[in-house]
Amino acid sequence: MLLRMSTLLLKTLREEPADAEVPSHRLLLRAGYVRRAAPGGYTWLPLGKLVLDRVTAVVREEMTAAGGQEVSFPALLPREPYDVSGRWTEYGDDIFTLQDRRGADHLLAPTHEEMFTLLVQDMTSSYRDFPLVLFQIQTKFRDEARVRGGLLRGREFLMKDAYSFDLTDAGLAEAYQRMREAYQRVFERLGLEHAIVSAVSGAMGGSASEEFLATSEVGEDTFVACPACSYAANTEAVVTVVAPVDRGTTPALEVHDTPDTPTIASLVDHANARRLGGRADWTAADTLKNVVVTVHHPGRAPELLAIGVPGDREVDMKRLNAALAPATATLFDDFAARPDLVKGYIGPQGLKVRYLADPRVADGTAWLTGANEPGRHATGVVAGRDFTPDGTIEAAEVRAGDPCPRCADGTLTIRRGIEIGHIFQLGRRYTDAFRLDVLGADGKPVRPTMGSYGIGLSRAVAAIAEQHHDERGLVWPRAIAPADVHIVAAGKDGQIEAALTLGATLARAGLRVLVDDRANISAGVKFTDAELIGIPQAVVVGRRLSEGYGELRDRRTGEQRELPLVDIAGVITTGLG
RNA sequence: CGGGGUGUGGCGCAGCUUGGUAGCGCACUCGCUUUGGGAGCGAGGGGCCGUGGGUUCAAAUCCCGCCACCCCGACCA
Repeated sequence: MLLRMSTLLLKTLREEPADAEVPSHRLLLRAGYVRRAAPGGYTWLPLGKLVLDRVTAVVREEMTAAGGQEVSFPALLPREPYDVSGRWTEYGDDIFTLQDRRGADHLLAPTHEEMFTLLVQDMTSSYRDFPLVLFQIQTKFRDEARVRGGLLRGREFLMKDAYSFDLTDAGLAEAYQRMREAYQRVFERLGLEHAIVSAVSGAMGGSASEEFLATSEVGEDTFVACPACSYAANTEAVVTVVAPVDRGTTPALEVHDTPDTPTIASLVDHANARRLGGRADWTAADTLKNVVVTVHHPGRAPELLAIGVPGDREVDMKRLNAALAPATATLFDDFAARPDLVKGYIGPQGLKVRYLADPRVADGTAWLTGANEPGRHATGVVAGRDFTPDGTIEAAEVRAGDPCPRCADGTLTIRRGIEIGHIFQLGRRYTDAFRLDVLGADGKPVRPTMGSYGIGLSRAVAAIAEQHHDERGLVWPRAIAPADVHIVAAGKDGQIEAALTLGATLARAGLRVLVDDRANISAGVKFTDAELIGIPQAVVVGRRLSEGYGELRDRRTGEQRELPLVDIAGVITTGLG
């Protein structure tokens, strides 16, 4: 492959695009890989398309190697299958829907579980047809509430989705594991540093669920990792480690006047100033904060719920919602309607609503908390003695420094990542919905169980750009760079011709070559463009051309050395740099 | 959906407060010079100032609605 910049549809931008905030978005625009074409939609320019195709090729290879067979479904689908699965209404505003000329409802598929299930139902009838892994690489559509970061979150994006069909749970576990390993190889080859975090499977059901997060400070997902062991998890999935309770000294419950202490901070100050309960070392962690939320159960009346967490922690709405799924919660604020709930002074003792407590509120622990009367709090409120929660809930925020749930001595760090892959064991949700049965070896029907495995390909390109750039521009890993080598003709007589000749030689040797053969462009411009575009290696054909020498530059290290042009093909193909 | 910000040639911006018929840098075209780190000089082309309405003799500028984009949050995954 030989690309000539003199004819390539490429325009690098000298200035930062004003609308682009995250590095990948800025650089992909500036270096001429993509252009914004629609809200949440991007055009892939020639260089960008090459990169996207490289990423796609890696994924396709690994999926095929893992036993997957590639198919391709329409993106424009009728409503019926999504009615059967219930997702037409479940997805709600997040899917693009439209009607054809007869008024029949259609959608632009946000993902294709239904169609894969129907295909398998259509084409299989015997246990002999299993196990089966199918995948496709296709544009998905989602009417995102908020697009973000260019390619990071769009309304139209390229995704690889794969589905495994097995007859047994053991088979599903095996398929899942094989796919997990394939994903690790994919992201390894793409040069993406990532964490595999356990996720909550949420309303979709299913047991195992893991997300592959490319570490990046612009990522939308927060996860925790333990430096001491391999533990990594979504904050939603973190299980609180509870210190053993010392049951020796249980204080008596005392009610105190605590005027004007509606917040934890004001309460702690007051408690220390008045030596409540005979101590002056109160901290926020000694208080029990009780937050009232309205829980919205699908198809049922809303329910009031109080959540108890240590006062030094906020309720994390994401963790709360994950714990309540499929129900969702919103903060309750209509205290006028419930005089029994005294805002700022709520305590779990004698509460009239369902009460779920943080695991730290274990039996035998004593708390400073509200007395359910305006301006009054109570000390020595002991769990299991003065109140008994209706259960525990993982809703308190997770903080850096919290103990690791897996290993004894680690403390958690909080990091951010871009979700580039998600694998989970779907189970029989869709095979049940479509009553997909095949004949088993014993002549009885068997219902297959499914796994679902996705990779955001366009998002992966952005993630790679996030992880591989410097202040001068992109620095692509060789495996997915748009070319192997960028030949820069510095500009003087004969240099362009020499650069093209060298390019032809390298292309014949199997290298993918980009030649900057633009005339009347100063060398400085070509050098900065080359650095912006970020091809791993550059060859400068310039002032030592008459001696037969060129200059080999490594984009990543900045290293450069002069060597005879005739040797360059050998040096590059042997993979230096 | 809530909060904040921004919409002026391809890109980055000024002009708006105090209404008077649109400007700068880059990019683009032509000519000459230049040619190893974003070249110089000269001559050009390109904009219903996001959009709809209103006020006014006159609107990029003032008023109202809408739309889009960016950031934060909610949502999604």
